[in-house]
Amino acid sequence: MPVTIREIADYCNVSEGTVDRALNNRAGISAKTKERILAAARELDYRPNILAQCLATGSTRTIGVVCGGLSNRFFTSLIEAIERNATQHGYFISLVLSHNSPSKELEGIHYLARRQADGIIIFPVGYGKAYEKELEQLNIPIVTLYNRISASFTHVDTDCRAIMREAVQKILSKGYKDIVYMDIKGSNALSGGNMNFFSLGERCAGYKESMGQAGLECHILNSYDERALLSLPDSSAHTAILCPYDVLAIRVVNLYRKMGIHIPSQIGIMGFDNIDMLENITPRINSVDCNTEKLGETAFSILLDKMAGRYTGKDVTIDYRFTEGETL
Amino acid sequence: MPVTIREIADYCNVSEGTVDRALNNRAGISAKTKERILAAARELDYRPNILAQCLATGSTRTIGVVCGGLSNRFFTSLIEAIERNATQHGYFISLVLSHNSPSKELEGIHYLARRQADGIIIFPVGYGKAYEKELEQLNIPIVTLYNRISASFTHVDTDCRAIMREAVQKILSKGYKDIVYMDIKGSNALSGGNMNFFSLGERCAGYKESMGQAGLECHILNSYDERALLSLPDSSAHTAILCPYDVLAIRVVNLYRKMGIHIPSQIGIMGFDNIDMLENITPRINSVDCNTEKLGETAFSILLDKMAGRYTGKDVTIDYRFTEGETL
DNA sequence: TTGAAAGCGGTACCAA
DNA sequence: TTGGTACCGCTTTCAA
Repeated sequence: MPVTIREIADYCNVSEGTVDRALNNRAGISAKTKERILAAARELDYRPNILAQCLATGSTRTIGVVCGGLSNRFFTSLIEAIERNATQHGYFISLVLSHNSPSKELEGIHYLARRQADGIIIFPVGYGKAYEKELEQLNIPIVTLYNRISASFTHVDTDCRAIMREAVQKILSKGYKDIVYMDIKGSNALSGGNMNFFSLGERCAGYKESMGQAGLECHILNSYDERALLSLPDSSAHTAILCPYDVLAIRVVNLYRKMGIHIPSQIGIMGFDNIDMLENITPRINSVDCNTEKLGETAFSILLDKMAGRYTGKDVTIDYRFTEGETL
Repeated sequence: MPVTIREIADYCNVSEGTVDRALNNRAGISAKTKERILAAARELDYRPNILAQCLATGSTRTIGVVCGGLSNRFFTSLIEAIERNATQHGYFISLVLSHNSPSKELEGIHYLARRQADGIIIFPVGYGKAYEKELEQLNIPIVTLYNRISASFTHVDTDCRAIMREAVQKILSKGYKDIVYMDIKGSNALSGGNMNFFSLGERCAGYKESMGQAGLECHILNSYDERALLSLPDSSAHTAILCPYDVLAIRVVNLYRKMGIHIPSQIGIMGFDNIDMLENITPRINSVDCNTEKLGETAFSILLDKMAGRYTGKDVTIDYRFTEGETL
C-alpha cells in the first residue's frame, strides 16, 4: 500500500497541513520541521497520489490527443512533438485513436472530457454543425491540427493551399508542361460518413488555383490507377505528378522504376510532408517539409494559453520549406 | 460548472446514495425514483467526474504505454493494436515516450504509477538490476513487448531468435552461399547508457546459431557502410543480406537499385517486421510478419489478467509468418 | 427503499 | 509556525 500524507503526518507527529507545506515548498513552516518531514517522506518512499491532487485542484495536467491512427509518419511526428513539449511543461498525454471514424472520435473526446483533460489537441476526422455543437458543449480548450473544423476552434497548420500553389509554379518553372494531381483520400475515405477532408481539400484547391492561373487544364487522378500512370510518360508533353502526401509519391516512384521509366527525365514527381522514410528511398523525392516540430510546439503552446484562459488569437500558420530532391 | 451528484440529489430531493444507485444500476431503488433521477440527470446533462470515481474506487481504467518513439511503424502498429483492445474493454491509454533514454523511461513509468495507472505495457529501453528493482517497487502489473527485461516481467514476443535461425535456413535453401547480417542498432544506440537490446540481440544470435550450424562463417556489418555493401555482389559467392528490420532492408534495396545492381540475381535481401511501407516498395522485400495484431492483443489481455490478479503464466510467444517477396 | 456518513488522498483556509 | 477541518465528487457501508 502506498504511503499517504496522513501516514507521514502520524509518523512525524504533525498535521497533514504541515506535511503538505513541507512537501510542496509552501510558506509557513520552520526549516527544521520541513527537513524532518522531507526525510520521513524519503524514508517511507512517499509518492503523491496524482489523482487526489487532481481532484482537489481541479487540474489534471493531462491533455488529450485525438488522432485517426498512427500509420502516417506525418501524424506521429506531430504527436512526438506534442509529447515532447507537454512533458517539458509537466503535462501528460492521453492518446485516443478515432480509427478515422467521426463517431468514435466524438466518443473519445467525451471520454477525455469526463476524465477532466485540461485541453485537447485533435486531428479531426469529423465536422459539421452537430459535431461542432457537441465539442462546444464540452467547454474545454481545443486546438486542431491537420484538418480544420471551423473558426470556432483554433487551428494550427501550414498553409497547404499556398504550398500547392507554389509547388505548381515551382514545377512549371522547371520546364514541365503538364502537372497531374493525385487526389486520393486513402483509407480515410473508406470510413465513410461525414469525413473531414480539409487538409487534402486545401492541397487540391491550391493545385487547381495555380493551374488556372497558369492557364493550364487540371489533370486529376482520383485513384491509384497504374495504367493511367504508365500512360503519362508516353505523352510528348513533359509531365510531372504532384502527390498530396509522400507515401503516394513513394509508391509512384517505385512503379516507374519498376517499369524502367526514368525519373525525372521521363516523368517528374513531387511529394508532400517530407517524412523521414524519404531518406531511405532513391531517388530522393522532392517534397515539402511542414515543420512538424514547430507545428506541434505551437499547437501545444496555444493550448497551454487557452487552458490558462489567456489566448485570444486566431488560427496560426507555420512556415514551410521545399526540400530538394532528384525527382523534379 | 459541471453538474454533480450532489446537485442531482438536491434537485430530486433524495440523497446522494440514491442518485448513485439510479445512475449505476445498483440494487435497492424503486423503479419510479430511478426514472425520476435518470430524467433529471439527462435534463441537467450530468457527466460523472471520472477522477472522483477513480479516487473512490482505486481503479483508473487507464493503462500506460511506454515506448521509445513513434517513428518505427512496427511499434506504432503494436500501439494501435493495444489501443484497440484497451478501448474495447473500456480502458484508456496514457502514452509516455522515453525517447530511448532509460532514465526518461523510468521517470515516465513513475509518473504513470503516481497517476494510478492500473497497469503498464513497456517497450523497454532500460535494463539491469537497479532498473528492475525500481519497477518492482512500483508494485504495478507490467507486461513487456519487444525487449525483454527478465523473468520477473511477463514478456510477450515472437521468437526472434528462432525466426532468424529459420530465415538463415530459408535463404540457404534458395541457393545462397553467404549471408551477411546487418547488426545496426540505429538511433537507439546514440542514447548511450544502459540500453536494452534484447530483441536485436536475439535476432543476431539466431543468425549466428544457424550459420554455425550450417558450418558457415558469420559475416556481420556493424554499420551502414555503402562501400562494404557494394563490394558484396562482386564476390563470386552468391550472397544475401539479412536485415533485422525492414527500414534497413528498404535502404539497402534502394542503394543497389540506384547502382544498377539487380535483386535478387546479383544479391538477395531479406527484411524483418513486414511493415506496411513494403507495399509501396518495388521489388517486394521478403520479410517476416510478426503478427502485431496478435502481439498487442495478447499483451493487453495478459495485462488485464494481471490487473485482476489472475495471471500466473509466464512469457508468451506469438506465431509468425514469412512473407514472400521478390528479393530472395 | 432510502438516508447518512465515512472514506479515497490530497489542498487550502482559518484559528490558534 | 502549526493544527484542524472543510472540501473536491464519487463510492460504499450501515442504519433507519
